[in-house]
Amino acid sequence: MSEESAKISRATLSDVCRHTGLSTATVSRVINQTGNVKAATVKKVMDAIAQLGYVPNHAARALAGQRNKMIGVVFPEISTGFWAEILKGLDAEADDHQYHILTAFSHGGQDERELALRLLGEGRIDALVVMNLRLGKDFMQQAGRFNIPVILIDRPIAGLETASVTLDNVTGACQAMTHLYEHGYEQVVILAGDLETYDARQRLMGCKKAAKAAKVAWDDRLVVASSFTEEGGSRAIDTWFKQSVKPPRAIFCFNDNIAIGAMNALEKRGFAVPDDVAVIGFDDIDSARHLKLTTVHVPVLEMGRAAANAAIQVISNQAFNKQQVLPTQLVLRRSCGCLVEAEQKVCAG
Amino acid sequence: MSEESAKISRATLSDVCRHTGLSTATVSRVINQTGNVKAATVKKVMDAIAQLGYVPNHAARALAGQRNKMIGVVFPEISTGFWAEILKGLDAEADDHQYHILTAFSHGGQDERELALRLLGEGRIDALVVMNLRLGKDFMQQAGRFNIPVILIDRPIAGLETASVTLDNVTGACQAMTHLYEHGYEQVVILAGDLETYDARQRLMGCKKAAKAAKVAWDDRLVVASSFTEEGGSRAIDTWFKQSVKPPRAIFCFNDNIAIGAMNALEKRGFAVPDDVAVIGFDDIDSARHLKLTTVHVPVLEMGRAAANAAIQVISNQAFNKQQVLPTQLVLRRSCGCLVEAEQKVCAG
DNA sequence: TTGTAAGCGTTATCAT
DNA sequence: ATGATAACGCTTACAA
Repeated sequence: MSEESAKISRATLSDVCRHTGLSTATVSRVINQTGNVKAATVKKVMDAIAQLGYVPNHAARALAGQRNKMIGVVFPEISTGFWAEILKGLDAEADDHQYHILTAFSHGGQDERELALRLLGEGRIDALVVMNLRLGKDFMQQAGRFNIPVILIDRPIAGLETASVTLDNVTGACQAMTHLYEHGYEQVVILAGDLETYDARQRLMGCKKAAKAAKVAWDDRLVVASSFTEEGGSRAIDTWFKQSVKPPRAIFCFNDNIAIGAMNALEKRGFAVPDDVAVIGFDDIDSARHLKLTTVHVPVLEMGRAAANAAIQVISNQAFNKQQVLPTQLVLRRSCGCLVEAEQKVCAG
Repeated sequence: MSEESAKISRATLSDVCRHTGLSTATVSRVINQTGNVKAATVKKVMDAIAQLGYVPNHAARALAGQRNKMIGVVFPEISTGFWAEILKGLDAEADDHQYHILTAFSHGGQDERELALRLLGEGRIDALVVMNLRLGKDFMQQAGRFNIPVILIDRPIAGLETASVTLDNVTGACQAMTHLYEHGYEQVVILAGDLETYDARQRLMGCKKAAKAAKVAWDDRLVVASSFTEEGGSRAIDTWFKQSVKPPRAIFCFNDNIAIGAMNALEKRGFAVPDDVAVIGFDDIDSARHLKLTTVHVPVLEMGRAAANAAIQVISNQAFNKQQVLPTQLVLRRSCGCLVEAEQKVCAG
């Protein structure tokens, strides 16, 4: 209950001053390496700091200096492994620059717009990274009010010149389709996930591009929408078999979860991957490797790093690539029929 | 380069005062709901706040009020999916109490002791959650200096009465082994991961307990150490085959990665799971489900929630369960030979 | 090269 | 029920 807390109060700047006989200004200069301090003085201060175990108080710094050394990150509730890796990248990059990451997930039923806006208002972050799925132009405008840079991961917002880190969805999809065409499969069924999403639309463009290049006639009936889940994948396959007894010869799924669901459904019906059906996914989640699924690799960690880096650059007024597009890579495994063994090969994009 | 930033400075407390003609004290009272304010005044203030779009400045609050509404989390560099889920739990619980999570991963080559200590010193967190793998008693003592509660995830520290959220490793391992014994396999090989770790040692205790209960003679030679990785698992299998042409009839791995590596190695040698070898893992990562691996489920999200909850309780001086131990569950899938199909069953622990 | 002192935006203790 | 005002620990002109 009531613990006698022996308040060993932390050392403060003035403690260091007292200890060294110097002024706050000088000590502050040493700490922030603002130059114009005698080497001997620096040493004296450093020694005192070490001796007292002094660590600058963050709140005071933020209040006085208007900088938090903190980047906020708002994520929607999405597949675990994916954002975990992004976050890792964000944190790694932030850490390299002595920044911290403040997470804010929109857990079920919460509005991520409100979440983001509150975070911006509290003034505890210097920049905001948003994994933007539902947020639009109006949000960006509201956010602009706070004068805090916002970096978008995943897709830019049409008609707005916002900083963003995105994926080359078009080329990624094109690589996958081209690969299947090169296998000789002319009829490729596309399990396209949610066609309302930016990703799906971009990837579809990539597919069409590939078809054109391969001189394959485009057939809209081969595009099957679903949710971006395993269940979506298996349902899509079920739907297919309502109008055909034979499975498609090749399938390209707009994410790995769909692919996994589809493969399960196919196997349940006695069809083998890749012998009866070739399958390619998108994302390259952990399970893709385990299931030997050929897929389009997404450099998730790098997206995180790039986003944090962009944030830090804006904060410090440095020039940077405002609209960054990261490349994908086709990773060849067993499911497309290329490799019989577990080995994998990377097709540079 | 130089953007003309039209500094729309945020509204402050004094702006609200000016707008209402009230003092900072009164406005503060309204904001913090400290009572003793006329209803009419409250309304006046609320209106002004809404009108000005006022959001309390965090740094100032922290500085003046000594509370950050923030929980720091230090993680070592470990398998992605695992901590992602923990973090999700942490954030969910924190969010429920209007707290935020500040992440700090020890990226390669960084000392998490130092990381944690710095975080504690900066005074920007009200509590620290540590996924503690290498940290010991001395760390806890140093941390104690800062007078900030520390919650340990994953293992308690011997000889110290620290708040911790841990797993019932003993029962978990016991469940798995018992299940294999019930299958009739008397010789169960144990791929035990890194025996220096707390987890491995606890799980080994569980195994011995199961053996005793099943009246199976314990044989230390069946315990094979390795790293907690896929490679560790496949190497362990390779080692086995140096002294035997036949595979073990049953294997219990101390995590899923080891199990996956082991299964791969077995299949490469032409042995089938579960027909030739029964395999059980530990953790229940995503891939375990996909690979139909029977495994001991770890309630990762709940661990995160419990940790954040413990943190918040300590902060607010509420009584709580200091040493929390979460239960595991054996999840039956195909790899142990129980279920031929993809179905899974949960064995309550 | 170093020191002085005025904030930064709150909270909280006194008065009133 | 409300108002002054002193912290909180630091940064940063401006002086010296």
